Amino acid sequence: MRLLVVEDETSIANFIRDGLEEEGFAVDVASNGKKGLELALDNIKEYDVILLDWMLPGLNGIEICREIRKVNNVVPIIFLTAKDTVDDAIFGLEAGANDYIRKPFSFEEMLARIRVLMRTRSNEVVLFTAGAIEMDIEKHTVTKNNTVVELTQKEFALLEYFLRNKGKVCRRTRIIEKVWDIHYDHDNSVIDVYINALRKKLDSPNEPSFIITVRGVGYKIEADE
Amino acid sequence: MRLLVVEDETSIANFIRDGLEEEGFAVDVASNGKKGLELALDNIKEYDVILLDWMLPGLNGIEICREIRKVNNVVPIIFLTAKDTVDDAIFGLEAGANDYIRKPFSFEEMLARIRVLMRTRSNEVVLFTAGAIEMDIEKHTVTKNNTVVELTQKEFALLEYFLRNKGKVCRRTRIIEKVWDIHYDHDNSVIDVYINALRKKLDSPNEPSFIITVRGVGYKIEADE
DNA sequence: TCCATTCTTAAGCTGATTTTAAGATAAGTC
DNA sequence: GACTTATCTTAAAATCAGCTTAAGAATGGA
Repeated sequence: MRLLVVEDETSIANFIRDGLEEEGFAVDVASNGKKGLELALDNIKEYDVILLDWMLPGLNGIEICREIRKVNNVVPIIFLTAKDTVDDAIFGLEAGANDYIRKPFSFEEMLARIRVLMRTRSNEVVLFTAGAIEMDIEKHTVTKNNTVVELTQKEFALLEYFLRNKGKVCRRTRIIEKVWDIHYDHDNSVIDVYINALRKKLDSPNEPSFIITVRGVGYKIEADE
Repeated sequence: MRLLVVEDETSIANFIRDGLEEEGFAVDVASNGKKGLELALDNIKEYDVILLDWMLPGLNGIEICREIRKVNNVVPIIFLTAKDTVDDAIFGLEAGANDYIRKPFSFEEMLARIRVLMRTRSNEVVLFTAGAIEMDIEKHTVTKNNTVVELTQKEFALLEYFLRNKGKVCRRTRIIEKVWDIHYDHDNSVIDVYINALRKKLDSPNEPSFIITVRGVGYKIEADE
């Protein structure tokens, strides 16, 4: 189990690292936002949990969180916030964080929260399918009838969102929140363009699209029988 | 989505219930530990999230949590704790809770946390039924005798409103408010058109309509026996 | 820096949905 | 039964959501 801690105050960072190492975790520490993001992006597959300080010199926590979520939206992210900044915390959760801890926090509390998130993670699916289409999260590839189809980042993210929600309608507002990270915005016409791209790349000619339009609501992929 | 709130302070309980109902959740409230546990155990499959006050007359929150976890360890449980009782909170997490919220909390914060937990769960279906008609909210489909019936957005919204209020009379003014979001308007003849459309699509020939006209008031769907 | 790729914005187009409107029908009242 | 009023039904008009392109902006390598 490997954790990344992004925290500029050395004393806190050390306190966390020592404690977690005693508990048997491998811990990387980044002392500013830039380094933190670099570490996170370079080793995104390695980390089981990321602890992010909210107030950081340079890049702040929320920006880092957003950047990480663009690339990977499963690794659990926990915010460390100064107390009484509840609004910030909500902001953090909306930015894709899974939890937050208010400072000052007890080590025990933090550990408990880390364990809760690891629990939910361990049954992570890494292979999604829909008909002839297959997505491998770890390899970051998509195939159709076992032939690789090249997708851009956004195309991949959108398709991943659909596959994770196979059988359910994906509402436009949710899509724009989850895939584009845009909140409280009513113009979501970008989605159309990407739907179009996915269909062009993945549909079979003379057949209905594998992405079903649910007018006025969003889109969905039919669950297999 | 159905939530159970176990909270003895009526003002807090009402605040939570009203807010969550506005967000479209169904909410059950228990005002003491014993009732709370009964409700939880009797309807364990029904609840999508359980909110548990820590300090309760009779059974306290942690005992309830343990009992619930003996029977079911997926339903997300959130503790409500008085502030500065961090140790208790850890205790709660160890007893099987998934999260805790410190009082006083903002409604937004609570909502955000509830949503985070629902995200990780969301494998159960939300179904509304009336006779042979079935509505699946997540799939956004309506079936009659297991055959899919295509509905437009407004038709769907109207039917959803009826099904959510099965057995109760739905007044025209309420309908226009809830489904069309039109307030203080006295022309609500659009409803007629949509009632007609729903009947055409969902009624069986030579049988009374499943939408009953209550002249001068509105419409209703009969509750199943 | 320049080039190539990807992402976003914008706009016209199309077909479906929603609303309006108006005559027909049914229910309730005197 | 005649009158009034609410609801039903239909069809046409208005609006809107989604599709498709293309072009400009941003990003990331060479």
